[in-house]
Amino acid sequence: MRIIGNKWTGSILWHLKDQPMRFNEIARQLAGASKKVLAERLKAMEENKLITRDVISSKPVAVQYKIAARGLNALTILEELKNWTLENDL
Amino acid sequence: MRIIGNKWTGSILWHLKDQPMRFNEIARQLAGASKKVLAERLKAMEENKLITRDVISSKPVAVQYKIAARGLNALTILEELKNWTLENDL
DNA sequence: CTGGATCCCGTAAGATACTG
DNA sequence: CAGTATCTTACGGGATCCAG
Repeated sequence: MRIIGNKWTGSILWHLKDQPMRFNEIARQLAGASKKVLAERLKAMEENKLITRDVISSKPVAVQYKIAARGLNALTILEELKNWTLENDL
Repeated sequence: MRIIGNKWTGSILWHLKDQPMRFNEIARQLAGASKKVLAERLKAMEENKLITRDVISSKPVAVQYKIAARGLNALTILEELKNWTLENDL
């Protein structure tokens, strides 16, 4: 729960699942999450090796976030959790 | 996460998995959790239908907590989560 | 014995503004 | 563009005392 139980973590993984994305790109998808929270989560997720962070250009700064192997199977677990809630309550 | 992401919820399910237990019996197993927290969790878990609560005697009051169907498959998910953490980190 | 009532605290998370 | 800084709020959880 320390690793995947935080708010937005699942959504971030979901958006990164098919293609890598840049910071503001993710921010746009996650309307409702402030940049502060997003930066916080991304940092933690990188530390937990759920995603990787690559600076792909400076001037202007561009950073790319990509889902990692651990992030992919974490997502699998989260999907089961989602299915469970759908089957049971709301 | 609202339903199974709380602290102790998993442990409680684990202890109830094989046999029903009484309040203080659970309390003894969960050294570290105060009675307030335990009561809080049990109540929430009953509302979420993860467990059932039965008063089996008055004078002295005795209450039995039993795992419910939803609790059992929730436990399945939690085990997968645990396996995932074991495979990945610590 | 099974809880309920309070009080306290740490941390997640939101809002907003600012920066290299 | 990709964050940082600062402030504030909400809530889970712990400790302790009380009650039917």
